[in-house]
Amino acid sequence: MTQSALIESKNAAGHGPASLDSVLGFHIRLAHGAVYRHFTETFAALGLTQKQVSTLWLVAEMPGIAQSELGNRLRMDRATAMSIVSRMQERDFLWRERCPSDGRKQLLHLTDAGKKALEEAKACIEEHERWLKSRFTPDEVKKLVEMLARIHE
Amino acid sequence: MTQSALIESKNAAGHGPASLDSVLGFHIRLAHGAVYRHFTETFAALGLTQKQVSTLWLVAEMPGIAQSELGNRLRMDRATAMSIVSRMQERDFLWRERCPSDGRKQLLHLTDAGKKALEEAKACIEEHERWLKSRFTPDEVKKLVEMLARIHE
DNA sequence: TATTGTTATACTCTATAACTATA
DNA sequence: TATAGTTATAGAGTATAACAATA
Repeated sequence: MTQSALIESKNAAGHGPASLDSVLGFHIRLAHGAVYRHFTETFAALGLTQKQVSTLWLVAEMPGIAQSELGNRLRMDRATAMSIVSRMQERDFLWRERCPSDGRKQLLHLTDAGKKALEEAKACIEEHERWLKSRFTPDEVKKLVEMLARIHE
Repeated sequence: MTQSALIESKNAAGHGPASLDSVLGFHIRLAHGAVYRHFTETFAALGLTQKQVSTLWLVAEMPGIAQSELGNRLRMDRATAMSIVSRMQERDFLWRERCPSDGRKQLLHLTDAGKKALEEAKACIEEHERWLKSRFTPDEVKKLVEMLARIHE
């Protein structure tokens, strides 16, 4: 794709993006796809997905987090969070504890196997992040993270 | 020393990602999810997905593009491109032309209905892009697009 | 009534594999 | 052999709806 195609311009009708290449959402989708594919390759041996690693990581950072709160923080609805937590439970990576003070909630904890899997995953994440960040300066990484956070927060 | 012990010491020394929040790939995934959800809401009435709109748009920009080239440009493998093109053909938004000079290729063209659907979609894209870009200055948008392109190109 | 978890269901995207036709 | 398309299949993520238990 040429640089000139990236220049903001208007279409024949005088409004709207002239070219697909000027659509910000288009680039976010393509960048996500590239990251997703590299992640999948890096994690093929471990058999974990992005969402699953994020889930293990967040539960490790916040032991006893409720399933609903996990969903909120990872931007998943209840059904999606349920699906992922159940799969991690099936593999004995985490367990659910009935909340004593609020019977509706399920508090999540990593098992020893889950902690071990997460440590292995973090090593893969490091490699994956090196690949991803290699094209940016440290300042650019900081700026990029800050701008992406403005989108999802 | 075990593998996980090595990782723990690296993290303690500050080399690995300390928290999920510092992982660039994590923010790309969340930002993509937020954009995806807003896109889906905006396009609920039209019944078109991101990939489908991208497909119609690219075929409009490059009439007679081969299905394989479409897949390359939108970062889809052959099977995925096939699936999306077939659905757009079912809805009479585009048609396939057997390439006269290379019998293996299928050249893609929009129908009148496809052109009409794309024009409606572009109006929705405009609204969607306004929502997305509203949190950035024009310079930031330019920088963000340029950085995202470095990831997917 | 509102929240949380659960189950069932459906659709899209993505990928792999195997097959056919053409170059 | 290599490329392009096709078909079948499978898994992951996303979402909605309906239901039960609890607050």
